[in-house]
Amino acid sequence: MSKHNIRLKDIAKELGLSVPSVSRALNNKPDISESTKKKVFELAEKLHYQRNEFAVNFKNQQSFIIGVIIPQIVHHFFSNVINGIITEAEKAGYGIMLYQSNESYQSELRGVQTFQRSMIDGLIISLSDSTTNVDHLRSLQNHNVPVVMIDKVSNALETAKIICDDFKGAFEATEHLVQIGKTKIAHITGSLEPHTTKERYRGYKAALKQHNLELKDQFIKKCNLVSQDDGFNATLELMKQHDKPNAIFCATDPAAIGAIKALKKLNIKIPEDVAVMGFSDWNMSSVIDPPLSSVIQPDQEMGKKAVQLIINEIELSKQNKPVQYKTHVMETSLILRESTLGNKNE
Amino acid sequence: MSKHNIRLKDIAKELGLSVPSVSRALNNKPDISESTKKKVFELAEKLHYQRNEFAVNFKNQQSFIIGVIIPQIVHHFFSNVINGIITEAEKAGYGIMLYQSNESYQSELRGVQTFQRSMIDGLIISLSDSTTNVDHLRSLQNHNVPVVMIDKVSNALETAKIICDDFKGAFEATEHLVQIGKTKIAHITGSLEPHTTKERYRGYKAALKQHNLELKDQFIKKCNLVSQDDGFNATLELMKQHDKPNAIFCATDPAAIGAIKALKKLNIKIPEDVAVMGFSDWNMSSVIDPPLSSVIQPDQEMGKKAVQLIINEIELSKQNKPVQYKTHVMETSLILRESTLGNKNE
DNA sequence: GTGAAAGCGCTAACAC
DNA sequence: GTGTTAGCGCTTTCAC
Repeated sequence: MSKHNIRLKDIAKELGLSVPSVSRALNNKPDISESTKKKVFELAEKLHYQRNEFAVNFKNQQSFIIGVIIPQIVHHFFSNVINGIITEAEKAGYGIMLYQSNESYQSELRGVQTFQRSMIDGLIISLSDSTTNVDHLRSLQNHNVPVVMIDKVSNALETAKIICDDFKGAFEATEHLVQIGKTKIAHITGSLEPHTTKERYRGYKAALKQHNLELKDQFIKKCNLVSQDDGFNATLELMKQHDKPNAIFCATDPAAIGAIKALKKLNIKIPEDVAVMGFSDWNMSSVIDPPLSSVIQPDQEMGKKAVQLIINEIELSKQNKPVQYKTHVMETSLILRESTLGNKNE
Repeated sequence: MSKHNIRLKDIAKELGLSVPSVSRALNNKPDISESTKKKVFELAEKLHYQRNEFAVNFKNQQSFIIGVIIPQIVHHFFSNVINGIITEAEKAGYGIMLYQSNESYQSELRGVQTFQRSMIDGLIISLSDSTTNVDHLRSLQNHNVPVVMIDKVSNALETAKIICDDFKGAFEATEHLVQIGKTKIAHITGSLEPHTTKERYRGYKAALKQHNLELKDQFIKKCNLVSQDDGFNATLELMKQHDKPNAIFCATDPAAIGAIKALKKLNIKIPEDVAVMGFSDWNMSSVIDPPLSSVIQPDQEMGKKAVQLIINEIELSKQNKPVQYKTHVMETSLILRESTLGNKNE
């Protein structure tokens, strides 16, 4: 109910001290006597003194806030990235401001502007699919706000980048399909705009080549969002063809789930007739019947790494030291379930 | 690369004006001539002037940041709530700081402290299951930071509250099971600690009573987390009994998915032998086979409403006007799928 | 319409 | 060890 928050001045007046002395005491500075320190602490406690962080932030020109822009929160991969970011940031005493671009460049731009207003110390961003211009990020950098890109990155800007090895993940996924005896492997992919989808496509092609399998145009289905509906429709088309695949590697889990639904509708056995492989391991993937094999991305670890990098840059920037930008590639791993292995209990 | 951000002083010096005049011009104050206003705007533009928000926030003692604490981001309901919060906050020019408690009171406490450091203008919180003491929130209120509670609320604190009508949702869900001809309806519930679970249990009981169905102890399964595993095990136990239910209403969707998996393992037909109903409509619920009937909560709307309420309180608080705390109850609705309706195509 | 002066709360630099 | 002075960048009040 204390309408008026108490200030150092109030404590100083009550104890007959000067304001700086009270400040020194509360900040545990060396040049202050133990006795006054004790007095100050006790009174501060009693009055429920709370530092006015507006003043401190203003003085230091630092907010201890990291901005985070991602395309969609309601997305298994990104919620986990955010999870990792928050966990790691808290350890270092930083807070997280969150914004979602909804895959819109305009929205991403507004996010950056909102953040500038809040004077974030650094930005972690996963670009929207529609972002081609990165001037908004360059502007942040010019104002000494470090930027770290994660997952969906751009080469148009020099920053630290964190990606996972989409190429290798896709390669291994495709190779797994070969190893279970599949030779006619289709791929459902996206618009190839984001770097990630393109890399998965590259990995798929490389694995086919490695195992001397022909790359057939009619086995490649490009769709827009790589959503469940896209996967469903693409699979129906694939199975309508004369030359049918006996395995489908999908660039996303939702598409793979659509594929499974389509195959079930057509009464095609999974994985005996057609095996299905996804990418990203959404939590719904273990729920579908049959459970979906997929490629696990180190989502939380990517978030944590991003925080470590950005805090490092913030520190260096404060000291006017130069920063070296690296691209960090994180390893994926396969999670194998019944959509490729079959049910061993039956 | 302008190491040194430019200030009003710089513009003033260059134009031979005083600092306050430049300030007036940039803020479109009335008592400034059009000609100087124009000159100032042009130079500001040219120099890429950006207001130092640290100074402004300090002066106004306002951050335009709303803190949000929720138990878990990686949770369909909460990601959607956050989605609504961010969307609505952006409209009003507010940013969102996010923290997750992981259902831990200690963690929730740290979140509040982190937020105090960042001088949030208001807090939207969904309490952790383990929170019984609300002094940390009361402390915020005492420092003039409005608090709005959402979904998981406490009566120990006077604030605006947003909940959805869990009682009615559960009532209607249970009634739907009656309407499809089920008379022996089991309920899988939680520790009854959070208000929400308790209300769902109440709704279940009320619907049974309304339809003159007996409430049997052996049809009530209490579990800890109401997770998929919990639902799976509880269902196995239910179906092991002599007196078996022919419908199961689960307090959460994950539990319902566990229930479906258990029933399928036992080769029990859904919904002919046992119908299954969930609560919350997770995105995986439409993916499972058979697709799960559930209760839809207006998650995004709840988030938006929370932002409207908190901003209103922030405004009133600035003007030292009193706030009236209300509890807003939002309506749920049923989404009916094959786990209760059966497959009409077969 | 414009400038001079003051102050938001805190801390660093300088005296003594 | 402690007090005095000054300043972070901006806006508001009061002169003229």
